[in-house]
Amino acid sequence: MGATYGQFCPIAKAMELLDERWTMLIVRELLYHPMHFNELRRGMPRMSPSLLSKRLTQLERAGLVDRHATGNEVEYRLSAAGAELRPVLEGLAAWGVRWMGQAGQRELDPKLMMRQLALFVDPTRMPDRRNAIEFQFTDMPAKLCNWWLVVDPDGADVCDFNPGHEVTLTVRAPLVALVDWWLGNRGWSELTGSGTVELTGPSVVRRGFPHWFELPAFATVPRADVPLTVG
Amino acid sequence: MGATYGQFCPIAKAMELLDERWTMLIVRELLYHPMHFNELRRGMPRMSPSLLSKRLTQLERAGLVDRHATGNEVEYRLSAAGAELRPVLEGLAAWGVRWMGQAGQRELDPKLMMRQLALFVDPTRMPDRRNAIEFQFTDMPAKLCNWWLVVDPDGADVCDFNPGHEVTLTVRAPLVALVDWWLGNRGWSELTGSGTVELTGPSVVRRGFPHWFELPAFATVPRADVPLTVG
DNA sequence: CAGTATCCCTTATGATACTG
DNA sequence: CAGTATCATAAGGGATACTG
Repeated sequence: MGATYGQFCPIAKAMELLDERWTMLIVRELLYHPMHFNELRRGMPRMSPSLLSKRLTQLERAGLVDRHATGNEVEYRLSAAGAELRPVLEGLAAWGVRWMGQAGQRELDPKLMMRQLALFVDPTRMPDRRNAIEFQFTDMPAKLCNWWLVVDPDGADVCDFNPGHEVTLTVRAPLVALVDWWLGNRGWSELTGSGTVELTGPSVVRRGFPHWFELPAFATVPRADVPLTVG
Repeated sequence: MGATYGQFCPIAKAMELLDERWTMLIVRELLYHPMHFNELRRGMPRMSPSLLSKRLTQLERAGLVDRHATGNEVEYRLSAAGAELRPVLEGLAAWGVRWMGQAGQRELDPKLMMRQLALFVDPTRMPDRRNAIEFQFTDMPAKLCNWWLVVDPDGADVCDFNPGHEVTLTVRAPLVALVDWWLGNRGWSELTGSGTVELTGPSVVRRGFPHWFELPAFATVPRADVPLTVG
């Protein structure tokens, strides 16, 4: 735990636990589903492994996170206390999406975007048992342009190389547009209608794409008329 | 603003602003009502004035706080964006009171307790136009034992010396019991019934006391069966 | 009332490499 | 996969005194 505030106020007590850097993001990840160490790292690529390890120890000691070892694998889950932070995190997400404006250029990380798609894709809504979707991000440097999302009934994987499967659909767009769609800043039909997003594939598949994903709940939160300007 | 996370996730964006030490407590204070610099200091006695000044500047730049100068007085208010953090703070308070267990001995600050009483007392519910309530905290060192809450229609003041007004009611109790009542950990009738809290004054006044205050909303949140153990 | 000015010092954190 | 080990720097923050 971090430093104390010396106040009996429950907000102060809660923040003693939660206001350390990265802590809320770890909770966010584990609200998606239980995860292994390296899966958590993928969700927070800018966090060093030693710091992640330290935070997980702190959160386990505090009782927010349970560590389940099976063999030499370790799975991290939220405890009951941790899981009850969900409404707080949802409130924060709604506030953030409403007031924190457009995603800044600097936050655009294609790997994180692809990871969200993989986390929230629903295989049962897709046309085939095994689907490969190719993404071409037109606003990224060459090395970060091409990605593939491979989905089968057991889950989804992300590759930055052609996995060799037949491609069900190709999505060509600036990453910034895809992120804006994901966050709910812009609608899908607006993006395809204007040509910002180009889809290549059978028309049934093209029309189906935006419905394959469980969009985050905050996507429908109304935006502030005058969002905060990013520092 | 603190360091960035480099993620477009709205929780990450929100926490870049909000996860710095003391920030949420400042928002909490300003959710009570607009305040001057020194009034904020009273709500966060362990924060140095330079740090408070720095945080206020950050929050103003971020657009969460508005600074209103009149003459040489400065009032801090929440902006619309700041005010919309209320549900988040309420969620945090509910979570904190539910999971963070009893107030630790170290968090017991009589001055902060008296300040809460002054902030949330409702003069219209009290018997006289001017009321003085004396508090005797039996578990505090001599210097911190005796306090007076003086309430008139314009507001309430706290003294650590006898203000000279006629005393309407005397409350004699361990501070820890009063805090527990305030947080909703223990009921008032339980505390008076067991003799933990002793009231001296006319019976009408004694019975009225617990209703003079607007108890915090989180006081009614059910507690966890097994709260987290404080680090 | 509303802050500044210093000063010191711990600690937090990022980066990187390595292990079983 | 699941972490440790090491290191150096920067920043954060507490305490205190002082100003207009």
